[in-house]
Amino acid sequence: MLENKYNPKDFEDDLYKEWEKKGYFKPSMDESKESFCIMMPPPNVTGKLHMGHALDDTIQDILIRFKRMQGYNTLWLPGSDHASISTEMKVVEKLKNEGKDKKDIGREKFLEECWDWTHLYGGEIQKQQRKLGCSCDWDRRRFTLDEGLSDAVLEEFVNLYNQGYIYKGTRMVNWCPNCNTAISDAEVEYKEEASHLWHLRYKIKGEDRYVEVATTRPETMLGDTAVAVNPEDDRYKDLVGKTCILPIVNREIPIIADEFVDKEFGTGCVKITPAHDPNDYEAGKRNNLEFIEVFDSKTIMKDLMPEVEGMTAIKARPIIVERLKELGALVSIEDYTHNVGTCERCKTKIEPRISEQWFVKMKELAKPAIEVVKNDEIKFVPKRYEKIYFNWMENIQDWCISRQLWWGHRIPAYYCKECGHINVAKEQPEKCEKCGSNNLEQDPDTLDTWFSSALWPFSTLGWPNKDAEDLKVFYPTNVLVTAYDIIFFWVARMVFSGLYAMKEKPFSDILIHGIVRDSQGRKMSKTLGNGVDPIEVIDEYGADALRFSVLSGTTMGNDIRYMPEKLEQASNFANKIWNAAKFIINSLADEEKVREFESKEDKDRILKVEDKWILNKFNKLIAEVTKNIENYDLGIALDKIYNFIWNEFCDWYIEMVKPRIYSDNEEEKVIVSYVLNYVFSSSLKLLHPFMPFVTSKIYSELICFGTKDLIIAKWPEVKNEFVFDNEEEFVEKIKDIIVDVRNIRATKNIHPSKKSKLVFVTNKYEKQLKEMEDILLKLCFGTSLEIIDDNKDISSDSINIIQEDIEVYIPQEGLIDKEEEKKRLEEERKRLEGEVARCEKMLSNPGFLNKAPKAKVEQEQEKLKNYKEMLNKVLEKLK
RNA sequence: GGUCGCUUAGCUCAGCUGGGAGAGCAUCUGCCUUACAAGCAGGGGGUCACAGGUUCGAGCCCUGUAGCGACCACCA
Repeated sequence: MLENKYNPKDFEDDLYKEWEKKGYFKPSMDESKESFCIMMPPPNVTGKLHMGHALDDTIQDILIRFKRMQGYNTLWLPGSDHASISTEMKVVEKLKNEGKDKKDIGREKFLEECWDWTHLYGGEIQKQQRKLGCSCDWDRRRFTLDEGLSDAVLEEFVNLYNQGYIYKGTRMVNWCPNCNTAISDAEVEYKEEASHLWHLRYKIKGEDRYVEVATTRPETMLGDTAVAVNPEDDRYKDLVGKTCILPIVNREIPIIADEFVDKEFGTGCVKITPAHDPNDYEAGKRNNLEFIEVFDSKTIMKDLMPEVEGMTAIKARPIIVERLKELGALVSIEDYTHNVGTCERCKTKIEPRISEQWFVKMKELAKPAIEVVKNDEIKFVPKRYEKIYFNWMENIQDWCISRQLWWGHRIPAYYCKECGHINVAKEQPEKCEKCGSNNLEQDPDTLDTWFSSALWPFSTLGWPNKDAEDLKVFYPTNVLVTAYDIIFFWVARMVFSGLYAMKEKPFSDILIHGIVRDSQGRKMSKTLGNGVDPIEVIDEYGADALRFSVLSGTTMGNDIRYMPEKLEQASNFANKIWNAAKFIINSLADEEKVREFESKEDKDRILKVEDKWILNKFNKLIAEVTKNIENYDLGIALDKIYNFIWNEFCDWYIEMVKPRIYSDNEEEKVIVSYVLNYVFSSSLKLLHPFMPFVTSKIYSELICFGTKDLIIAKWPEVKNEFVFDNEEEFVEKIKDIIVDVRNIRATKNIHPSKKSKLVFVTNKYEKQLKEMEDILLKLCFGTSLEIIDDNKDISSDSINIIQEDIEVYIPQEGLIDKEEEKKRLEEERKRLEGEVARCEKMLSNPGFLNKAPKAKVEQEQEKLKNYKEMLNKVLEKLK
């Protein structure tokens, strides 16, 4: 039984438990069925569900539920990510609060702390995903640091290394002084910063001249090892080869020529600090310059200038500037805005820093990854996002994968303390493969978290065990669903990792959605405090409403604005369905007889015109919605279902069949019950992927022709026995007439209780009109219905409604103002004249007649004919 | 500097391969009609940013302009 009121809290949690208990989230593993698999992007293990997850998970759940109902062997595999940097930072913070330090407690103890933290705060998000209704197979859930996935990481690393794709090298990398580790290029966010440009001058040795340079970081001048000019720059040609004196430290540095210098910028002279700037680093290497570090990995100043030694670079800056000023080396300070790189995790300014790290050689790996998208083996939806992908892949730099962290997969490289050889193997070798020494020490660093998530589509299925059943059945997976902000971090890396390790693409489609913004269009963020907690929304409106609200009226790939009004709309809709269900259940006829009817073969003879109308419309809905979902047009699909249920089924069909339901005709009740039940329960099937809870709850109360569990019910298919285009056309006409009647009565302020006789004039639809007598009486506020084939004897004291092939007269017996009625007809005349003119204009255009498709021309001719007929009738009335 | 997106009703947004502008909310009018007042019925409201072009026909295709937004690159 359904409660009187719709209250999602009453049943959502229980329904979810039931689904899970019955094992409906698990793949059937039925070999005769095609498989369909989605890998859930693993959220941070200690993370909380935010609106972005809610959107991402909802989309995936819709696709999975849709395919499950279509009979596919469906797997949606969930899991979580160890999130090395952010977890490590939180644990470090926790230790700090306890007065402890990671180095003091040591690696082993620290990792214990991390696991404790993970177990304490982990798993929360899974509970939240359950509340949202995610139908993923929890028994297959994976964690990027679990045994299997760690094995996959080692396998991949060793393979890449052995084939020369991974190397260790000294490079300038992005260094986060706060996280105290190297990070990859993708993890650097550039932000505009208002700062200054300091103009300095260095005296040329042995001359009374200076070179002027500009810098945004004056403190780095202590580490300058050259000044560079463009070789083509005539102004400075004579300086090249000379040296100048670096102030403060009084070091003699060369003036060199290098192509990278832009003659137009500033003075055309650049100070070169090879240890602290990527461009200068390259220039330094090209020109064999010295690399002098000004400060260390935590930006603590070294001993180049005693007064600032031990300070942070930023504190040292004013002191150095002051000194330069004293020495006459400061020319000017100019306001200047420039972009500074910050750490994507902690927002600290990153420092370019020379250090020894592990890299993945990318150029060659990227090639096939570009190819599979170019040749459409992998499709981006919407397609425009492939440009972002190409742009990145085609300009890819080697990927720095080592992190100076402990929480993560430790790099499987073992250094021989005797001969220095690097042994790379999945397990620590007994002895050095080169010299045989057993004095080996493992690299202390761990791998970038994204290295393990890049393997997600196959590591979760059992790889590197190539015989794992899941791997055989589900790889390659079908669709990857994610927001556009993660294309580089994850999507791109999964593609080349999959192609490398599996020799096959990881998925066929990449479905990219936007991000959820707040009601003012701002990005939701912790610092702004404008985030919306999906769980609070679910508590207030239910999971179905939340799911509806993030998809209704949206386009895939565009950002979505969080609108609380949509939640109202959604819960009103759920309530509407609820009430419709109550009505249908209360009016159901004997179940056996309804079942009997379902198997009848001459339904065409028995069904009434309005039944055929809704059945035909529903057939079309099935076809459209199915296609929309297959094309990932989820917003369109949802809105079509919404409109059908509310505006066609509830507002029209239910109203139309009430006379039959309230009659004593048992046979009619059975027919109506059948149609109500078939159309409504099948509509619930279409809606189920979007709003799984309320649809399931209601569905099981209806007469079910298959399972009572909607989640595994068969997806509706178009039924040929329900194709009734003519009936649909007719009923649409009747609906127009009814709207006209209501409109006229509303404008004339006629109370619903005031009813009148109805006279229909037609020589085409007598039979159908007769069939709809009760409906017409009810919806047109009639006392009696007369159907005649000519309008000669109609009293002039009537409201006239003129439709194609049908006229309606509503005698008003002195109740209406004749002048007003005339005015109304005049307006109708104007409208029709406009229509006729429009058609005629079109049809008198030779270009249109010659070049437009025939069907279009015929369509317009038909319209013109009808409008003319209607217009003539109106003109007749106005005589 | 490069790339991409957006600009449609008061607000938030849909609008499929070009063929008579749509929804939700808001607003106005009338209804407690036995599923639903979280509702029913009816109405008002738009030079589809601007300027050109292609076409018989443009919200949709092309070019350009403006405003907003995002991403990539980065010159001290």
